[in-house]
Amino acid sequence: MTDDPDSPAPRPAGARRGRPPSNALTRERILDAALALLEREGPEALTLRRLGADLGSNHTAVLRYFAGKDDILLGLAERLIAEAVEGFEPGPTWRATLAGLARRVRRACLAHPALAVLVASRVSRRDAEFRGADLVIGALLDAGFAPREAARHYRALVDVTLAMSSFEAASAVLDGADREGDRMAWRREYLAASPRRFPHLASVAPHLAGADEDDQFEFVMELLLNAVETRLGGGA
Amino acid sequence: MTDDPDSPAPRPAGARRGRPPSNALTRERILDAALALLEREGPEALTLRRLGADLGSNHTAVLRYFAGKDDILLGLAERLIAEAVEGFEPGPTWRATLAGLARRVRRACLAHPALAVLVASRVSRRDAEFRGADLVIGALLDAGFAPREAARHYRALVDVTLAMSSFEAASAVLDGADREGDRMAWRREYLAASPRRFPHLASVAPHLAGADEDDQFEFVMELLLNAVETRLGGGA
DNA sequence: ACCTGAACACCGTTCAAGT
DNA sequence: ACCTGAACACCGTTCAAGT
Repeated sequence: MTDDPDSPAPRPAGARRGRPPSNALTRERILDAALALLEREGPEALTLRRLGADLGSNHTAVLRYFAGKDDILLGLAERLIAEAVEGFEPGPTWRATLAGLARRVRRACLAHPALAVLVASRVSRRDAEFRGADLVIGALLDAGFAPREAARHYRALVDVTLAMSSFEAASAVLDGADREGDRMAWRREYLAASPRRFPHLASVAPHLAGADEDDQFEFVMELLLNAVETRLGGGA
Repeated sequence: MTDDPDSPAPRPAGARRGRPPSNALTRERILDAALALLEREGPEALTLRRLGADLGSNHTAVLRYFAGKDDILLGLAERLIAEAVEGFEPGPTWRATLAGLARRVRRACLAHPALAVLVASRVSRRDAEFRGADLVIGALLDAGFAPREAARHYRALVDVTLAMSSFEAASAVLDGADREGDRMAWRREYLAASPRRFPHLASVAPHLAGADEDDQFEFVMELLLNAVETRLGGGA
């Protein structure tokens, strides 16, 4: 991809042979460095100054390629959704397609939690997102929904998937950085909640610690897709 | 509540009559000011310096009452969940209870989007949260679920409700501040997506702009609670 | 054409000093 | 006991100046 023959990238005049000057900035190189920085040190490490240092440039140089820090974030958002969608093929049933895509979105968010937490609510409205939308809506139309119902279900599924994935990413980032064992603290304190004041809570507390995040996500998707299937049969 | 007779709040010695020195800092007064600041100017306006100015104090004075900015956020998080839960009474059916509480959580988040966006993933693990958990779990046990299933369903409902509410809050904040008409831009660009490349998307695009956020939330909750009800009947 | 360096107007947190 | 003020180590963005 980078050596696409009709790539418009201007080849610096000084690079006659040997490796090109490694400090040549491009949008792609800047996004690579930003992603690496996020991965290494978490969401608040992404600053223009740190980024400039990693790139071997002045911290203001990247502003020639992006309108500002926010613009970098938008570029990263498109990468995240692209990672979730690219290469995905519809499954044998509409249900497999929907569940599969939801899992891919979640996996991409958990693979880059520091990124997901920064950009999950920033829809990119670009290519990768449209491809994902087209896949989901195609599966719903395939299942038999009329356009209006397909649109409603699409938004329900996408909202729940994205919201839950970014929510999980947020606590993954917290666990890693600020909070010591947030997840464990959560379990401990729920177990310690006063049984007199919160009797229902106390009676199921041991089970709250049980299921892990993967199971919970699968469970929510199962509930949702069951409901969708029921609506399909019941003359929705 | 504030004039609880056995309140441990130290009454400043100098306050003999007339109004007490209005600059006396307390945790409550600091949280009030922080909330007002968030409401007025959005999430990034909450800085210790701005807060100090609003309180008529040096910006470092609040650090005598909170361990740091993060500690203030945690205090605000507890207020948010308290607002959602306080005064809530279980409905006539378990389903009404669950839907009602979900709506209250969402409404609190949308009433304070700048706050919700900062703290939604920071569970407070304190009183108000336990009360909410107890209500939801109580409704599920009431419905007939065994403890283990009640715990699974509780987490599914709470995760979806919180995640969607904070997700919506995030875009409400964006709409208000950074992005011009983000919601409208979304509709416009989805309508403009290439029908050749994204045929399914194009065929339902007019309907995507239709349903508003309130309807979508109700729809998701309906799907979820339908699925829960089905599990109950089907020998889950 | 591309990058640098200084400057500007901000941050959160620490800590010695005031009253 | 409570607060201030200066200092420290950071931010993002602008803009004139260099090469």
